[in-house]
Amino acid sequence: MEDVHFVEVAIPRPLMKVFTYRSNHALLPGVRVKVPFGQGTEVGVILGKAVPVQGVPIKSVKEVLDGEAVYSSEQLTLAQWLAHYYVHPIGEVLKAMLPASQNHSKKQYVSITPKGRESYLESTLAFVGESGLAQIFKTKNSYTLELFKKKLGLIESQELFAKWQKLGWIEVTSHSQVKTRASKSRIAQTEEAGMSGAEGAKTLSSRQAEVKQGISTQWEQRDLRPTLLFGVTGAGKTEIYLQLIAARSGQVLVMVPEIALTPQMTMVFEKRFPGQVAVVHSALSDAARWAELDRIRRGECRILIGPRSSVFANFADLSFIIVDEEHDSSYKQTVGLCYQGRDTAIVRAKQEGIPILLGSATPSMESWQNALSGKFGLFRLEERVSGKPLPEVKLIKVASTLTKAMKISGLESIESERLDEIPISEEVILELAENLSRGQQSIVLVNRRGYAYYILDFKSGEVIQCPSCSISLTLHGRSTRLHCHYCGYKTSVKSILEKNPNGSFVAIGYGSEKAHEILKVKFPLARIGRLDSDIASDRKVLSETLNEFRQGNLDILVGTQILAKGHDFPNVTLVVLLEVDQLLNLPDFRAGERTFQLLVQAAGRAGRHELPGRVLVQSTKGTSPILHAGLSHDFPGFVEAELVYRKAFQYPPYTRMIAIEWSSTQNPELDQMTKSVEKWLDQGELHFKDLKFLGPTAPAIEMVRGRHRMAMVVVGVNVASLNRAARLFLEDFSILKGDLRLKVDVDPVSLL
DNA sequence: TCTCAATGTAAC
DNA sequence: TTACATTGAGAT
Repeated sequence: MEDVHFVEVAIPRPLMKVFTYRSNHALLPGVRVKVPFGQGTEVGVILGKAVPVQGVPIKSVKEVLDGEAVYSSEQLTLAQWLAHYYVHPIGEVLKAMLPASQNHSKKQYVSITPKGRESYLESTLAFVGESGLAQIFKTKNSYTLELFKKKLGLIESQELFAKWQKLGWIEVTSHSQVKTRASKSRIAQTEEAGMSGAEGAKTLSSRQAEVKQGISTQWEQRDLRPTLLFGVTGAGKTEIYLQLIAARSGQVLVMVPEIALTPQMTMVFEKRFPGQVAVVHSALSDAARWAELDRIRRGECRILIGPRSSVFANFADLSFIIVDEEHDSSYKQTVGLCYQGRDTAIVRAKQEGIPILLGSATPSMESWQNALSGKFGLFRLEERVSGKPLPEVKLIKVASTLTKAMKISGLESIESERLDEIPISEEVILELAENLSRGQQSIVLVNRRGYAYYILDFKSGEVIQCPSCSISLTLHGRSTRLHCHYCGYKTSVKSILEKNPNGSFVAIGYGSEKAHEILKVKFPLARIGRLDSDIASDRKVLSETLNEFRQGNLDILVGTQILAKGHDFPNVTLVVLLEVDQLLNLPDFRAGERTFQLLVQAAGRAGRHELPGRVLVQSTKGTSPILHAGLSHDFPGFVEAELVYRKAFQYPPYTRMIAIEWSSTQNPELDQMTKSVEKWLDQGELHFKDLKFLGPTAPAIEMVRGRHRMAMVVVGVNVASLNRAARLFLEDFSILKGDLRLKVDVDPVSLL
């Protein structure tokens, strides 16, 4: 044991290399170590054995942080793929794979587990050292890592540390007693919800049963291609998920878009598999999140439901992955490690040799293309379980002038002075009124939050913009405040008026908040709720509002996209979509796809049960083929047209893209960088005959958070070639001066 | 000559 | 990215 070993260590720095260290012990991959790095010290992760290179001075590992690997070999393999495919330093990838608590916390705690307590109580002297364990934890359940090591040092050797950890008698966490507290509260939760008995499986429709059988058969035949389940909204995909899960042994990862992670949604799984479900979502505290993931790591429960980052989880025995709403753009991370959660899941499934199921009513062009080419298996569910037809969708064409400007007079603003000129058409109001009188529920979806879109000084023609982003500020809080939806900057209308005493401001357009107000005035007796991300940031309010609506205590729910995702409201018969044009008009090649998805998802909320549903889409366009396809729920028709367009313009899925963006607070610095990129392109392009370089150009939103941006898009068919180009670029621009920053985004979702 | 902040650079 | 060394302008 005391020989010299050389190990390869990943360091969390933006450096595209790994480092070699000397160690007195053989260290397994996935173990974290404290190492001297540069002038200071860093926590790195062992990747494997290293062959020392001549001429490079090699330092020694300072301290071994873990008794056993914190990264499983599956996680390490995945990390290597992520680092390579997304052109990102392996050390930073590994850091991104752990929940934040492990990264940020300085203090680590060693605590005794219930298992550890039992062990030494049962047989105090069975092993040498058990008495030591008892002695250390006689008075307290946990110590800081330092204190524990000191105590341990007095009693026995450090080796016991690793041994105890391996046996699960003690554990190192970033919080004292995280585990006991968290697991208790979860059990309590489950009991409170009255879920002592498992709910039985529902009977599948013949088509559902057929599909389920087909999928199982595919896997039984060792056909482990990813499976795409294309099922219209309300076709009962979830029940198929549940039954496929029930039929398998081992653990299951269920990925869902963050926005869909509502208590109601997770309840379905918890009812079917009581006590076996762990859930992670963004509102969880670090400690709670860690506790959930720990239950999965230890194999204490079978199912993990979580958003994109859950694809990184350490499973005791992962045997199956489901990605619900596969097309959802929230699977793509857009800062730091810009990974696609769905794609990462596909790769993970392949690496681990397990099946993966992707489900959607509006599959992404990428997945659909893969299904067409036979790379994915495809199953279709084209009828609703209820047997009821899909809701009737009607286009209501309005003149664009409906988006009236409303004057802001002093601090008193808008108010209901001209509600006869509201931006909601008469027909929509009429339908809502009818639905109200029938005692049925309605959803009004506005594709934008806030009160008004922006405010404009009509004397100077100037729009009030965010000081650090090149987008307009949105009016909130009954037009008293202005928010930037990009950086979160907030200011008051009052201060804007004070700064521009001669200005004559009008508010243009409207958002969910305003729509809510208008409807309250129009229907004074109706119970109207609002739900958008402003409100949903408070998770409690989110679930309360959803509950109220579900229980029929609200007649109309006004909100943003958040309402379109996956909810099942039995009594909703009318869905109104306002402001879809704005989404359709985005200067982005995925605008059509997104609009279609929104239309279908929203329509899917109507008439899910006994009552037939109706959908109204208010638009200034009468001719858009995308709206038409959406209106007839015609996904195949939409894809066909969309794919023709994508092919003609050489867009994904026919090509792949890597967006490279550089930014700086200083414009001259940015220009200089742009010039050298242009020079680089002139000299280097011959190396990449199969690639196209678009740009550099300033993105549509030129400045974000006070940083000016420039971007270049590399387009090509060959993934390896694209990857090589990005790597070469990073190599040639690895040293950036000033506060220049570089971002490489592989398979970007948006080019804005 | 000293001090502090801006700028540069290597990292095993 | 980080921690430091180097540089340079102003302060003592």
